[in-house]
Order: sequence, then C-alpha cells, then structure tokens
Amino acid sequence: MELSEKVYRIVRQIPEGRVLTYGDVARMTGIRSPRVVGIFLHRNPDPAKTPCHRVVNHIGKVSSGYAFGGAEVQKKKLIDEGVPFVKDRVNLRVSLWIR
DNA sequence: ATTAAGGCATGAA
DNA sequence: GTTCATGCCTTAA
Repeated sequence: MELSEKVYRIVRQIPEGRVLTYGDVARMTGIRSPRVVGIFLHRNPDPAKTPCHRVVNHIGKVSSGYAFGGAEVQKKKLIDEGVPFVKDRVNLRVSLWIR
C-alpha cells in the first residue's frame, strides 16, 4: 500500500471540528517527512472522502494551496465545522485532534 | 530495473 | 517573529 493511502486514511478519520498537523499525520503514517504529507494532500486529494481541509501546519494556519478551491474555503469550512479561528489561526490546543 | 526531477512543512538559532 | 537548512515520497521516462 502506498503511504499516500495511509495519509488519506488518517485524514478521513479526523473527526469533525478537529484538525491535525502535517507532522502528526506524518508520524501516524510512518512517514519520516511531514512535507510528503503536504504533497499528498495537495496532489491527490479526494474531496469526497478526504477532508484535507482539516490539516493545517503546526502553527494552526492553513497551508498553501487548497485542493477544493482556496485557503479561504478551507478556513470557512473549518469554522463551519466548529473550529475557532483566531486571526487566521486555529487554537491547536483546543482543536487539535488527539488520537 | 534504474535514474531524474519535482514539491512541501518542520525544526532550530 | 524571522531566517536558514534539511529530507522525503511520488511520478515519469
């Protein structure tokens, strides 16, 4: 199985209103580099099954390039799901999905 | 089967 | 808050 599928699996398991960082996803998938995760999410995103909009960088800000249409959409979706945005940033302490 | 290139987030000072 | 440097995986020929 390609690691990319693993990444998507994890992302799919992210509950609504919660987010993860690329680094966390990388660790869960066993990838040694978080950048690969970002590449996967940007390259082969499955809009219907892969909520890549729930993946943000370790600062809580949405990463560059959004497969669904734009970072604004991603931000809006997150807010819509109940993720509090504070000045274009998410409170990872609160919204970060833990296991 | 191998080589080559591309593209992205993290950590530390 | 900023800047610098790094490694890794996928796809294509």
